[in-house]
Amino acid sequence: MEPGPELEREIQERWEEENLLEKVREKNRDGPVFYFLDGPPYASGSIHLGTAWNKVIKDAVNRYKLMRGYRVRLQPGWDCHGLPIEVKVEQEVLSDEIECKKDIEEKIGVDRFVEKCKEFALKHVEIMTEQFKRLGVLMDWDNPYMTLDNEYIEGAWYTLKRAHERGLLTRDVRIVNWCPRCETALADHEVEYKEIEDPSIFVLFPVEDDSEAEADLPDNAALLIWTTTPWTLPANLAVAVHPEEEYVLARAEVNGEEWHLIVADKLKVVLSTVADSYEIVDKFSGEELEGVRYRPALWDEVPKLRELHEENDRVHRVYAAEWVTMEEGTGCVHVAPGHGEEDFELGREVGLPAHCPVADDGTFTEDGGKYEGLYVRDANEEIIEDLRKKGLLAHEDTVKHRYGHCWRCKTPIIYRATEQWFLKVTEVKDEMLDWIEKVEWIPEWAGHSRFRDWVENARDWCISRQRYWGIPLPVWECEECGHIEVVGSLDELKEKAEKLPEGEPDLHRPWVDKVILECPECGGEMRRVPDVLDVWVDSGVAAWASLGYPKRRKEFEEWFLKEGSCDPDEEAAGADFITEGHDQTRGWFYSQLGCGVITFGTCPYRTVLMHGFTLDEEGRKMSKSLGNVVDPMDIVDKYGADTLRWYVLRSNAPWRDMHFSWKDVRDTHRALNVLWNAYRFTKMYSELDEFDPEEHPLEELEEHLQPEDRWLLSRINTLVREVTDAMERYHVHEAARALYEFVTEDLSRWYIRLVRERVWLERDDPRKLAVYAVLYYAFDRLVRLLNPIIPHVAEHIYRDLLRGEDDPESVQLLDWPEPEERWIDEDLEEAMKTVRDAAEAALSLRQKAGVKTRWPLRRLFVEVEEPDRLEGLEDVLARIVNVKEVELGEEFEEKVPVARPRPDKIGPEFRDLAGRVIRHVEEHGEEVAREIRESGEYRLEVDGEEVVLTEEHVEIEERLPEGWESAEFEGGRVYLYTEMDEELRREAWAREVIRRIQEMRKELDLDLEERIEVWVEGDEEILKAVREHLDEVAREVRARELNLEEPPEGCDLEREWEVEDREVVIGIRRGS
RNA sequence: GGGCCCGCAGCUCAGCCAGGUCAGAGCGCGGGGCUGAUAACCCCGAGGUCCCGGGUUCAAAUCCCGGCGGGCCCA
Repeated sequence: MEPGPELEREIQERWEEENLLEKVREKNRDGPVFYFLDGPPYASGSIHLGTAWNKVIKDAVNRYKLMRGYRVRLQPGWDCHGLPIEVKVEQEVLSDEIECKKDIEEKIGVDRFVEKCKEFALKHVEIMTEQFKRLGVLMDWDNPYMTLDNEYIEGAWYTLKRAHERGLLTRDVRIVNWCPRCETALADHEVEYKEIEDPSIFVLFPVEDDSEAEADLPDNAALLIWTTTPWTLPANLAVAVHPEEEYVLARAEVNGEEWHLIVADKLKVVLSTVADSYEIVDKFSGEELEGVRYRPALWDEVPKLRELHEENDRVHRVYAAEWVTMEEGTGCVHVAPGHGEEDFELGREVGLPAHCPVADDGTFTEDGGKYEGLYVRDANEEIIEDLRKKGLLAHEDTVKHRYGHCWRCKTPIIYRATEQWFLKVTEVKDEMLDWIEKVEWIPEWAGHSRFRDWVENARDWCISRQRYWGIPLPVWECEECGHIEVVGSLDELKEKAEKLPEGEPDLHRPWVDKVILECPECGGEMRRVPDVLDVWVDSGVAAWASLGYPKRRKEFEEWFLKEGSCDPDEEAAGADFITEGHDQTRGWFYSQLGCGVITFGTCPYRTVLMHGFTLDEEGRKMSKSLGNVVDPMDIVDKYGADTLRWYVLRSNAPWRDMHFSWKDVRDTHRALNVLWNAYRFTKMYSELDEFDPEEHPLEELEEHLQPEDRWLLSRINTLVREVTDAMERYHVHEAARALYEFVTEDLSRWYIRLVRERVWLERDDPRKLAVYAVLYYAFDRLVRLLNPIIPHVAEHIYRDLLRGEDDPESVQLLDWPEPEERWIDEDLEEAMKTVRDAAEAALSLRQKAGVKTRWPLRRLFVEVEEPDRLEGLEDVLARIVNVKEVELGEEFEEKVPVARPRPDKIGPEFRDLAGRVIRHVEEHGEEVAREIRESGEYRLEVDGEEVVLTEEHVEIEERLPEGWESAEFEGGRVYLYTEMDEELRREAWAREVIRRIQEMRKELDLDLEERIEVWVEGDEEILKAVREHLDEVAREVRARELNLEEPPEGCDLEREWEVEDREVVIGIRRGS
């Protein structure tokens, strides 16, 4: 067994069988509430890497809170309604039968269509549930909240009713984003901007009459306008100019005709685009142009324009508007009140109709004249051609710009005046902004910068959709008097209904459409407004609808209002914790806040962790077209869910976009194996020795604890502190990283490396028992800390190694550990850090000197500032570096001072003798230095003359004595004596022989404790060494007999070895 | 045009908020070693104008200003 899919499946089956969820609930039944609210994934596909990351973060937090004793709400959620599913059903399920929206009502029937949508959603809930379970996510999968449940729908209805009561629900004609394929309005947050190419044309509107304007214009004057949507020209009703800007009148030849063009002074460069040459003949302010009447360019093609022109004197005039920009275009802006927000507002001010000759499906109506029946974007070409023929097309080009598209079907949207229902977000905006400050955002800028910016710019929220699969708008309207009733629940509906349709109530269409109410005002029949709600209302009400509110009051009190412990006027109520990707800034974070403020006057969440996107290694979006999509299930199948979990949690801070890397996944899996090996090491030896942690508690063995034992005890407790702190701040990545470091660096690469020799001691040696006790203690803490991150492996280790008879079945049922302060020894941790650095430096010296680690060396000196700090750790160094003796000190005193001549001083002073003096000093450097140090001078005789050298003639360096090497490390310097004497060499030979016998044992796959007989024959030196260390060799290789002679016939394995150019033959026979 | 995030080794990132140890880790690459928990591990080496330019300061990857580049969101 090893960490991976197989192990995980087995563990997951146990969780199911033993009903872990129920036990977890039972344990925390009386704990404080922690209302985790699952942002409902959309039930239309399978999970992708981002969804997996999202759920893993949630699961880590929940598992942590559970271990801390909280009563965590573990309800998963599913977003089941809306256009995305309708589109999928249209395109995948019923593609043969549906070509356009009309077919749904006329050919399929709304009931069947809705049924298919429901089936589709439920099927995907099932698929995705299995995938989440496979990730080890601990949630109440059998009792999710689904936006399609009646009770849930009632939650949304309740909100609409509250909005109505507060005057925040309104019906209005406005310009909305309209998807001509889905034939419905879209909210701003359902519009995606993508770059596309569109025509860019300059068009002449000939001036007809200037009598109402101050400006005096010649007969052939024309307004020059610019547009990228030629299809809106059949709806042109006005031209806007900026009142304070200056406009010029330019005589120019366009298409071979002379015109006097009107454009803004700042934008007159366009004249050189539309005309070969021009001459400015007059100037006006925008204000002076106001009132000019013109003929729209499509005068002949669109009779409706002529009709409007004649019956309404306000139509086709120039108006002043502050929003006219001098950034692009001509400064004369084509205004179509039926197709643009600003156009619409201007039209409303000056009395123009919101004329819109475009039908729901994006084709021109009868009012579109010769373009009737053409799809708007297809009409562009024909319109341009018509303009060209008439000589009114001044210039034609194309432009690349960002344009809105339907978030689901990717069709370019159009702006269109329609009657829709709105939530008046603008009226509660200030309240929403206040709440942003009271919520805890992780990272901070997620709320206070990014989200604030979005809310500040929010417009009223268009919530009506002209579709089928969604929460029906709970608005009934009297056919007689127009009275409006908003229904807040099924009970209220039953109460008010004249007659309910047959069958079990299903609040979806078409059942609900058949409910007719009696008008309380006039007694007339009231029918439901046929729209459904924007799906973002669905998820926006999750914090109470998922609790069954308003139907079920108790849950609401308990979770949402915290049984009175939360003052919803002062602090946010509702969910204690939510976490979603940054795309939800304008999505769920927003819709929840809006709905919460409208319904309860509170923000329905308290802490938000905003996470990033999963991108590929190059930082590009994962997309099918790029072929760089990574399926989380592939990772799970290959390396297991724990690998995926640990990887996503440690790879980067959650709020940053993740650049996915298979390499790092493999790396994480390796770390998991290291953990596994550490556990197996512990298990293997402690079981071999029948160690029972209950029999040998740490306390009893305290006096036998070695420095490394105390160090690990300190480290594990420090780790508890660090991980707890990180989890409390929801910085899950810090926890995951700290654990990773501990497992690989501290536990495996240092502690176990150090205690390996000790586990070969005699069975009852307390120093050995101490190792086991420490490892059990550490694992006991470690598995709890690991449980939120890698629950499967943590569980396995717990059950297999740690769990006693009376202990709970699962690590999830244990309490989160508290740091045991008495074990924490920061000085020791610091000291060990220095020791590790020193060891590293010493090992590197060995390598430079070409002395294998296996060969023992005599002495190591560690020079550090406060050697006392390291007292007691000499032995650790001795074992790791393999030296007989370790000394600590502030200074290595065996350094030898060596004098080196300074020719610049000696030369001038001793002249002819200088050469010989210098040579003498070079040759007798040590002696010279010693004398100068001791007596201040050094005397020598050259050519019979006495020469006196003092400090100034030489430079004194410290040189290492023969055989010593040194290296610096962080915090000090190590000195290693690298010469081997005969005794050491014989020991080294013995080690070499041991090592080879061990390799042969391994090859024979012998049992750890199995005894053998050994024969060694060959090089004299080696045999001598073995003879000298006979007992040790025999013990280490578990030899009953060790014979220094030719291996006899019938050995199980015989091999000739070459050890540093010396030959040796080794034979092994298994003992019985 | 506005808001936010990011920009450090071939790759993925840490350090930046609370300036001051040589600018760090892992992976990858080249070389060497260790090994009865090891499909592990250890050591060494190569590899960086910390995006650019100003400023503040005794001292800037870190703080401030201005650019450039990438991403997300909005207009």
